[in-house]
Amino acid sequence: MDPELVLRVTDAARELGYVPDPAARALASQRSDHVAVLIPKLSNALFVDLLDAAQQTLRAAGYQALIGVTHYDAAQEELLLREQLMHRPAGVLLTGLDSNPGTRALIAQSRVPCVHLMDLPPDGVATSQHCVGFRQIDAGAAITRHLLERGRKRIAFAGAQLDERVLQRLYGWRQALEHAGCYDRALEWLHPASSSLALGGTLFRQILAEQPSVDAVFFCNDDLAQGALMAALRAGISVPGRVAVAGFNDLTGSDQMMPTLTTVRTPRAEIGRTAAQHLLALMQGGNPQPALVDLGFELVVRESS
Amino acid sequence: MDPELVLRVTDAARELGYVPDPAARALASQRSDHVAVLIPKLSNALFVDLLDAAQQTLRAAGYQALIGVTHYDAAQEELLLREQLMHRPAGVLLTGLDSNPGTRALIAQSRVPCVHLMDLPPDGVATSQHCVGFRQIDAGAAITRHLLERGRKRIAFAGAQLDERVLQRLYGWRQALEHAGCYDRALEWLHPASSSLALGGTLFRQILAEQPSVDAVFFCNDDLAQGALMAALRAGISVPGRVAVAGFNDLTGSDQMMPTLTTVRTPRAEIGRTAAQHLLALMQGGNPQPALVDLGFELVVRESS
DNA sequence: AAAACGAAGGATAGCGCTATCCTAAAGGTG
DNA sequence: CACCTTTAGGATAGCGCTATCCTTCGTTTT
Repeated sequence: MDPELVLRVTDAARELGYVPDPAARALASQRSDHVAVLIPKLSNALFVDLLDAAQQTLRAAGYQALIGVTHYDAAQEELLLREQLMHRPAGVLLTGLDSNPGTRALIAQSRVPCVHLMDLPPDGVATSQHCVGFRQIDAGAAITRHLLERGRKRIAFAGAQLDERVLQRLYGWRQALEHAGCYDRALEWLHPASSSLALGGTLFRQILAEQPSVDAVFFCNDDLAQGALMAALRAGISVPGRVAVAGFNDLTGSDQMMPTLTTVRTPRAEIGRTAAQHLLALMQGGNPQPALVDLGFELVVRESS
Repeated sequence: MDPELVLRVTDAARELGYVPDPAARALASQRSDHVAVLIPKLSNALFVDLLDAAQQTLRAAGYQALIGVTHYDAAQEELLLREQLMHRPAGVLLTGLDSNPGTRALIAQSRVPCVHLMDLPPDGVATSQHCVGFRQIDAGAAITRHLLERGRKRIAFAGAQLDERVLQRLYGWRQALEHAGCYDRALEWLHPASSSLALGGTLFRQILAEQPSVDAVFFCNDDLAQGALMAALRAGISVPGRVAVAGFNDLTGSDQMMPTLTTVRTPRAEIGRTAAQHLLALMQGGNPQPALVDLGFELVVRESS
């Protein structure tokens, strides 16, 4: 192309105030500048951080994020994806990789590039999926080992929501306890409701009441753990004197609690950003390697353990 | 139209798996099923609740929300709006009504229906804008009066971010204090940084150190107030004994604090939903009245005052 | 020097709808 | 009963791009 000609056209375009019409472009080229981003909940800061980072990265590259909220419902996820695919998005960002067969089929049929967020498939499982996240099971095991190293023997696991990621953390906890010979089924406290500070407090009181031997509780996320710390304060239960408390995600406020909360810092903003970059590469026809990006996690030891 | 013919066509469409192409529709009709939703931050639960409710309502009506994050920056807001208008959205949802002239001009020129969220223009100011929210100034005054009624005389105002809504709350506080003859410039603590628990703690310590006569602090939002409560616990300052604390918004966790936090519950989900419904009516060519919808607020008195 | 090749730029046929125009039939009126 | 009015349904011209094809011209090869 003649660079001088290019310049003349560009100038004329600016002068006339020309802006390309995305609709016409989408119609003619059969693809749009939209990227579907499906997350389970908007009420969980974790996913909002993911969305925020992804959205920002995509926008910088000229793409528009279309949010879809699945409410942890596979059927809803499939329906949302179907609706979004109608818009012929250039790519899809999907939270988790436990999608049901319908969702998987939709993505395969549509041939739209897709990157999964947060989770990685178990070691040794071959997959062609692109994933950016970390090993929830390892993180669960790591924080449990930390509690064991602090001399705790009766470490309870308190989980809510029970999505695949929470279960992976549960398996990590179980694995670490079994390895130390401390596993006891009675230490598992699972609740199907959504996480909240209030539920954390309730679970905490319940665990200590029914299993007085418990000397540590690993909550599957910081919301629950923060609620437990507040409940402990209110009930005059010493943390970590009487019982240690650990959370997960290192959400806002966990470093402000009394005592400050031991937790696992998860690189969610980085996951959102990296996944978006990965998707951008895929959308440009590349095949970024590795397909599985492990961004790891960081144990944050504070006063509560 | 012949209802039997309609049925035959509908059936055939389903059988063939026909789905209309939004891009073609947008190209031909010069309008899309997109709605631009501009909010200042995704890291503030307030705006996420707004977005969540609006998004859900719009989706139910067949519209897709396009998020834009302005980061409290008027220039960024204008740029985002310009980009979004390129997509010929069917409507726009805008947080606040303090838009700069450029933004206002863009909306006027594009003739796209727009509803403003959260704020209402001051009483007596004529406007053709559609707004769904409540009077921040009244809410600020209401909680200040509550503290006065509790016998507090030296009530400080601690604000961060300092966007228009925070300033309105400040004016409300000022108004109530002046009316009671308790206003003192030294009670105003404004900080331009974003709100966070940590900043709340810092401001709290600073206020008590520099103005020991202060017997109550009204924080411009619950993030700051929660941080203050944690700082008080840590420093062994009795709340409300030594000093009362009040927040704003009634965010998650405020009812779990120690002591529980007195605050103002703002109907943000309802605002998001109502504004979306209002916009839907506008997009269908209607002119819903009243143009200004005041959804009010609720004083939530808890232990901290 | 002729043939073969490659690149650059111009012309144009859709992409899948909506809006509009037109015809034909139905309904109402003096 | 002929007239005008109303309405339903069919035909078609774009909407503003992209992709493709085709021409033309410059470059390399035999």
